[in-house]
Amino acid sequence: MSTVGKALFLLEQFSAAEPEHGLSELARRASFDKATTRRLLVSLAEHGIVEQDIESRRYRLGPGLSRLARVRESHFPFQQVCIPYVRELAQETGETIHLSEYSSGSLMTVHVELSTRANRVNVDLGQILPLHGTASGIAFLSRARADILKACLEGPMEAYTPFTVTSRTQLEEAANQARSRGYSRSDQGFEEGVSSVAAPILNADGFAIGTLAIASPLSRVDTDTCERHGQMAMRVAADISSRLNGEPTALQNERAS
Amino acid sequence: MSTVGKALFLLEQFSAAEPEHGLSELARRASFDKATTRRLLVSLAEHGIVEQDIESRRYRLGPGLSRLARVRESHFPFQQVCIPYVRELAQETGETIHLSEYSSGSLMTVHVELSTRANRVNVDLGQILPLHGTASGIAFLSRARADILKACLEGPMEAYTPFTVTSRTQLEEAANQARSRGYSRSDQGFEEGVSSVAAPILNADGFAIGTLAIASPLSRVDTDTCERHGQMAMRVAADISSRLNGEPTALQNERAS
DNA sequence: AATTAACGGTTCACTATTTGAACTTCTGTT
DNA sequence: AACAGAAGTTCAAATAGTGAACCGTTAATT
Repeated sequence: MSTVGKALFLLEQFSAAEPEHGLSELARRASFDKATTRRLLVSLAEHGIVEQDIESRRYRLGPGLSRLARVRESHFPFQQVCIPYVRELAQETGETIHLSEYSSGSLMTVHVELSTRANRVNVDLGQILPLHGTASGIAFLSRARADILKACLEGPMEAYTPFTVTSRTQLEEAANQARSRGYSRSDQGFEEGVSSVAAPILNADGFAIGTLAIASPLSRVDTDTCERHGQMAMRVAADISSRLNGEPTALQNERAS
Repeated sequence: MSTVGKALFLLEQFSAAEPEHGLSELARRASFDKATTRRLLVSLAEHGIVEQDIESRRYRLGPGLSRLARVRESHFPFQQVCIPYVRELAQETGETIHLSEYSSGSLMTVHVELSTRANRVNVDLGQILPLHGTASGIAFLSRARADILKACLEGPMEAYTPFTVTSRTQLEEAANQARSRGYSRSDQGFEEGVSSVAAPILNADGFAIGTLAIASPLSRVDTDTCERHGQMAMRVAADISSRLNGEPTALQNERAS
């Protein structure tokens, strides 16, 4: 692993659930030497990527990240555009909604609106979703660039549950189905007891760049709900795509692959 | 410079004005070898910190940053809390407002609301503000931890304009004045023709963690406007501090140093 | 009050990663 | 078709990274 990779791996140890870590703890988690860990943290801190609490001496993510994220958003306002739609969909459905963005081989959850119901699906912000094992992944593949699709179909497919799609033909089939009806569905492919539908968010060229997913406890869904949620996800994802690509308004703007 | 430092230096080449760069261009800008630059970019891309446009092959900041920034904000909602107040202040004053957060020795601009007037001050998102040379810096120092203040007073003070405060006594004096009246003022200390007032945003322990500043063209300010703006910045910064520190509502919650 | 354990942080000989000149495509321009 | 500049690759040389052992503090435990 490169030194930079190690530094970034350290960053990934911070999550909404565990936003602060001590030096030794972090070193243990990452299996790096304490001296190494510290040197990396110091470098990161010099650029505001992490910061150290002056009194507890624990480390946390720094303001430089907010700054960089804003630079990105000002150029490519993915979240800015998506979040209001995500909220609206959360309201309408009462279910957990999550928004993902494609990044180096998988989908990264960049926003979550949790259902307010007691029995709900929890999705972690920052969760990495495999392309083959989630409704989001399949929705993405249904409109992915040929090279990404190929790489995924030819790559290994880990089984997260007994229900995970792990064969190339099954996955192709699922992606084709999602492409023709406009949304994907996956029951318990990644987590048992969870049923999800998802629709792809498209770039101006018609390829997927992210997904919008509705995740419900399996106990709450039937064929009807599922179809209804699928339609809703599709409609909202299409609205988002339009907004992102210069408002040619409403419906999917291209049928081109 | 450490390898990690180099990678992060590359990230800093991206700005709202220049959000994408080609490999050679980036290597030239940073004065790194092309091979080095590429290896660093590949490492960054593996973690979604940058991404490469598939067709133009240019690099830009990646979704991993949005994710990490959100993790930070979910733990420490600095921007989330501040931005509405910043907007409101921008409306009320009609001037450019900027929000900064302290990070490793200086202030980092994390949000900007530009004045809508034709003659306005432009502040770049991500701009690094020196503690000794800006209204924000002085406001920060007025409530800074003793060690930070000491380091600043004893460190070198670059003169950005003929008006920059560069002596220890002048700076101490400016910080004391800001402390007693609640806001700082600096005319042309960083950029000629710009007059700013700023107030510190405090942590629960009463120390500054950031600042809120109003920047106006010198031609538009007089003693009255300045005092009025100063009071406004102070009031809003105090409101923000209260919100951040668990709503003991209104006014500065501590007089303790 | 003394003892222990765990923490953050530092050092320096050893070693593995990083570096960069030179190379090969590839792409768009004259 | 020749050229210019871009992206990306290679490998010997050199630099930057590593980690065991260290110190000083703090916070439990006896």
